[in-house]
Amino acid sequence: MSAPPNSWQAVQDEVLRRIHSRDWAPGETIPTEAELARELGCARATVNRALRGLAEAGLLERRRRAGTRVAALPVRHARLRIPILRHEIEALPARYGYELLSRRMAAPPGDLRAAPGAPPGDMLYLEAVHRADGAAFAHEARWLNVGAVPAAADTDFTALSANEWLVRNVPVSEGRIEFLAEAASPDEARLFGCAIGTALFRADRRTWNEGRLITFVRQTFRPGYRLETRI
Amino acid sequence: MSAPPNSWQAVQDEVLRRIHSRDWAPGETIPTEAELARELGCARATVNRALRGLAEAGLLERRRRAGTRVAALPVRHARLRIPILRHEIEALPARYGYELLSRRMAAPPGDLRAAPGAPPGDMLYLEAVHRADGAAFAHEARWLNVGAVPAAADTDFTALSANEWLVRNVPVSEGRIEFLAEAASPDEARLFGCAIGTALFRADRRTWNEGRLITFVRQTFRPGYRLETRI
DNA sequence: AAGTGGTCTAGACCACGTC
DNA sequence: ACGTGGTCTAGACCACTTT
Repeated sequence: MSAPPNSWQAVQDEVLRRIHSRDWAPGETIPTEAELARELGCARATVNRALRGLAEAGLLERRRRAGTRVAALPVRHARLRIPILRHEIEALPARYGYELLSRRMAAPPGDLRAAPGAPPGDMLYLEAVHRADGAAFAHEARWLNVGAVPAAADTDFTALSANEWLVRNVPVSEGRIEFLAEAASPDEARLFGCAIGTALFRADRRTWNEGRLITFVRQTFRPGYRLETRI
Repeated sequence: MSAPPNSWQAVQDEVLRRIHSRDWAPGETIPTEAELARELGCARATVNRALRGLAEAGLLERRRRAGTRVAALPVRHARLRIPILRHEIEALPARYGYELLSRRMAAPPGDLRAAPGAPPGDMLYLEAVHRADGAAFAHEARWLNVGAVPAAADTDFTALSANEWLVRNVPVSEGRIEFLAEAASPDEARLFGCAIGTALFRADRRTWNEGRLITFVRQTFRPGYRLETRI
């Protein structure tokens, strides 16, 4: 439980202790790296590693020349794992099932066409269900830019989900996700065996690589689904 | 756009390039730190910094003695900012409003009482609304462990939300958040001016400090709310 | 037993932003 | 201008885990 006396973690713990004890109050400037290194009897690089971590966590604010201050209102960050659905279902645990419902080239809706890096013409539309022990777990509606991912045109996605195929085959430089709640459509209600209008958890994800839109996917989860994360 | 030739970022970019180009295939073991340092003409510490970052991002898997491998199925991570609601509303932008609806000591529900680190007796129950330009933006129902946070007993929370008060005054070592969709209750429907049963986005959060439960809060957002994040 | 990553050190130079 | 954090180096020792 206790780190070696001169480790960067020990330094981090000590700094955290001083913050929590209000020894260093929010907004206050703390000693410089050199001073802390002298006081704690370690190298400056060690202090730097410790403080850098706390700055990334939002607890400290660092600026050259101005020094390091305790954040007045620490913005908490949570780290969200984005597993592929197969892994999430197998971890339940449950037997994973996948079924492709639709695959065709089509014109994407206007808001998607207006997205940065979107192609001018048609995109590949894929619709699929992910099942847990046979029951629908998540519905997936995806638009795929075959211009940016030519290999996708030769893949039928009946055996391997686009979800997993993309993770394995396409590098992604940037992504944006939105989580929201929405009422079940008639199709979704049928799929999940729930009433029309039932509140469903949804994730809209867009990913880009080098400025080109790769895919937009809307995943809708079965009633009762919860997305968990830790701070 | 281009980092100095011997920076850890340049090393990271080069490694990323080799991964994306399949020069180093998924699952494959890549050269050791020492070899890369020699090849790229920099110190091993620089390589270490670069690879450590990629390992934290889930793109590499590192183990002593076994070496470093390209992750076969990179688990994507998104970084979720958890702002206090006042900041989120002011960033809309909108005028922030806060109203305390209820404040009383009461027995928490059974599942909360059974949570690890929960106190044996009553907890402080707080119910509040956060408003954006006068309209309800989020409803908040909170249980607060006054045993772990004695100062809360002397705070009335009519001016400052518990949300913000806690961030300013109580250190938190651990937290867990669940996001889900749920149908609007009659009270929520009245508050948000929507139909009963409307799909609402909800966040259940529990925080601990040194093993003691600090607070449990359920925040329910107005219809149409979206939680955004980037990969 | 041996090789790999994990870390610490002491020193140095530099970029940046504040003074 | 100058002080602070950001980073790189060369070397060293150690922890872990696989061979």
